[in-house]
Amino acid sequence: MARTTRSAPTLSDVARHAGVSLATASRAINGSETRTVGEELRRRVIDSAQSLGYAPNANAQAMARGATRTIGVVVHDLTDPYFAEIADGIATAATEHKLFLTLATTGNKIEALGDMVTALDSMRVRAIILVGARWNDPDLHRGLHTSIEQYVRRGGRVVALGMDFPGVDCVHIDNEAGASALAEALVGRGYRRPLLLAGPERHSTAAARAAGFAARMAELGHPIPPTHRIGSDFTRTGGTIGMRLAIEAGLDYDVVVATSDVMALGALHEASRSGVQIPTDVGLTGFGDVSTLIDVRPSLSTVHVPTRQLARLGLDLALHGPGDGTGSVTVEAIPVLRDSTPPRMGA
Amino acid sequence: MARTTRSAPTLSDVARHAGVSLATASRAINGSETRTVGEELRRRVIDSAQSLGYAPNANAQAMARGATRTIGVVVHDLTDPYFAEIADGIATAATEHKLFLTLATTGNKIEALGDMVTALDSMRVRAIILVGARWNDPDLHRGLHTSIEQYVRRGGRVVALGMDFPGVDCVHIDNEAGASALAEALVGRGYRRPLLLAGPERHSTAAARAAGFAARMAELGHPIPPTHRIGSDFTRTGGTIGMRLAIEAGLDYDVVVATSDVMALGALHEASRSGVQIPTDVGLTGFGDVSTLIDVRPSLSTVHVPTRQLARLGLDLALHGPGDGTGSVTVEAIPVLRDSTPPRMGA
DNA sequence: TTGTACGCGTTATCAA
DNA sequence: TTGATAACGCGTACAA
Repeated sequence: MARTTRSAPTLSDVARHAGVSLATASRAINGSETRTVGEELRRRVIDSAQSLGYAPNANAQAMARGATRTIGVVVHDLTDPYFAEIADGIATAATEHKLFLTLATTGNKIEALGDMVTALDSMRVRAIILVGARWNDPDLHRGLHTSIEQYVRRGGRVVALGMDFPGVDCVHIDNEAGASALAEALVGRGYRRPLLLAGPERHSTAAARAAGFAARMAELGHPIPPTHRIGSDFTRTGGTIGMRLAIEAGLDYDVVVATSDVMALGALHEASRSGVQIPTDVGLTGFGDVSTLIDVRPSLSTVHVPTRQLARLGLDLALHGPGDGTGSVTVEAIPVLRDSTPPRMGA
Repeated sequence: MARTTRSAPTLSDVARHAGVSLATASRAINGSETRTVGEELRRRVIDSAQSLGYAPNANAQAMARGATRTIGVVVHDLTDPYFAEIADGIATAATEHKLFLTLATTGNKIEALGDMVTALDSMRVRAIILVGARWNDPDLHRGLHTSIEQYVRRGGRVVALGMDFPGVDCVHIDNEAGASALAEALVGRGYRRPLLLAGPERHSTAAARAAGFAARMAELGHPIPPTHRIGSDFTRTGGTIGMRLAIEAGLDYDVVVATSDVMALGALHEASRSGVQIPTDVGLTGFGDVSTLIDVRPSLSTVHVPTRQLARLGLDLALHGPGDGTGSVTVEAIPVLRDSTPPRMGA
């Protein structure tokens, strides 16, 4: 029964099988704005397609129509729950729009970002969504800018999530305000001497969070001395290392403020390894509020970033935004205090 | 300077600009197996491409070549760290092969799986990797089978990761053996009366793990009574609910054995909420050993599943496997006991 | 409502 | 080594 054809049946095959013209078959199967097909023929065509096991060739359609139904997404690392949540959000939103996702991960090679954009450009994806942070390093993103520029010039749309990028629509996370609010909240609970695990200086997100926090602390009369501001990787290991440095240096602090949740986890790990009790001895906060960490004990105080909303806004912008950078929006980041930062007595 | 062309320059444009034929331009840029291009012209063409901002149209290439450089991946939910790890593994492996990934998530609608396969089929992806579990429900996968069959008939390759699927190459996880070994290890630490959070009966993975565990426990002289085997969703919430049921029923047990890590987390949450101390009162185990959970306290005893290897094998199989189901391989799942199951005294 | 014929951007076959 | 030219599978003006 089952034909063991090695190559796919085409629309012509279907048309022939149904005894209609190619055009009619096309209209019957994929519909048409202007034309309509008689019920009789329509059925015949659909039946033929069914029995031949016809599946339209999306590449051919893309050529003929001049547009694909896929959007490109570039994330750093799906292993990081923060990115995973966003990617998942975009994927779900895309499915609702009957769009598909081609996804690329940069991993360690941020400098490959430009090449990924170019590749997605080649695929003529409807839009490209860049997720992550920007490195304030001119060299690192040199290729990226020209890649984006070329893509945009042909009418491509680029959206950046959680990173500011001149000339493209961004969904900005208000990291400064969130960190600032966190500072207030912590002071409100009696914390005075934070240890800031600031992450890499050139990492735009980490920098914004660190800056927002430090600024507000200073305003509140508790400036953070340089000694209490440690730069390390924006990863769990970075948190571990930062914490270790602080402990080895014998610093004095009442709360560890990490610029990301996973960094906070690393710090938590190192603290418990070194006999520093959290939250008894010192408090701990993260940033991001990734849902996977809901089971960490003590429950982690952090700043909530609405990844779901971020993803949805991003896709909307990618589809309907102006595409020239004027469509940028900002989502709020709101502190949420949990058990890792219990109220402190005294001053 | 920058032309504000609205549509992309084509290879013809490049050829004209370089003063060569279309064929030569093609060979110069994308190379050719059989032909080679003179250095002089080659340079001219490449320069022209550069200055015009030419990016090859992958869709057109796919048509002409009859093959794409992308592979399709279908996962259930990127929010689940287990899937995220696998997806990330596939993505990195794909990048090494200069392949791209188009990714689809089924979310709640497992019945949509067939449609996703068909869609990926339309895109003429090189191969499709299905990640997840199979539901032993004939209706649920009805469409899926025919979708796969059609795709395979045209020469498409399908690989299943962590799920057995007749007729396609699988990377099988030896859940039974892993669960069996876990049973032994637990008994070795003095546990005798497990509470099995078995997950859904029809969920192939959950079922295999539950079966493997129960069988070995019985062999070791500690059969699990039906009362101590609770079926609930294969999610964190499922773990929470299962645990609650057990507590409400006032069951007696010395270790909670969940069929997945996230279920174990749910159970942990409910236990602490209800005043059941883990691991003091009872032990707890999961399954999967997802790396994100490294910071859960007490550290979770579980069964390690090598997701990285799973992903790599999967892609290899997708690219070079026989594609008829005879290429299936199995990866081991090995118990790793941590603090959530300390040795128990006495019987 | 249906059919004819051209174009989408590329690769590959065949001559030159 | 280079250049015409025919596919590849489909959408869609245009004509009937």
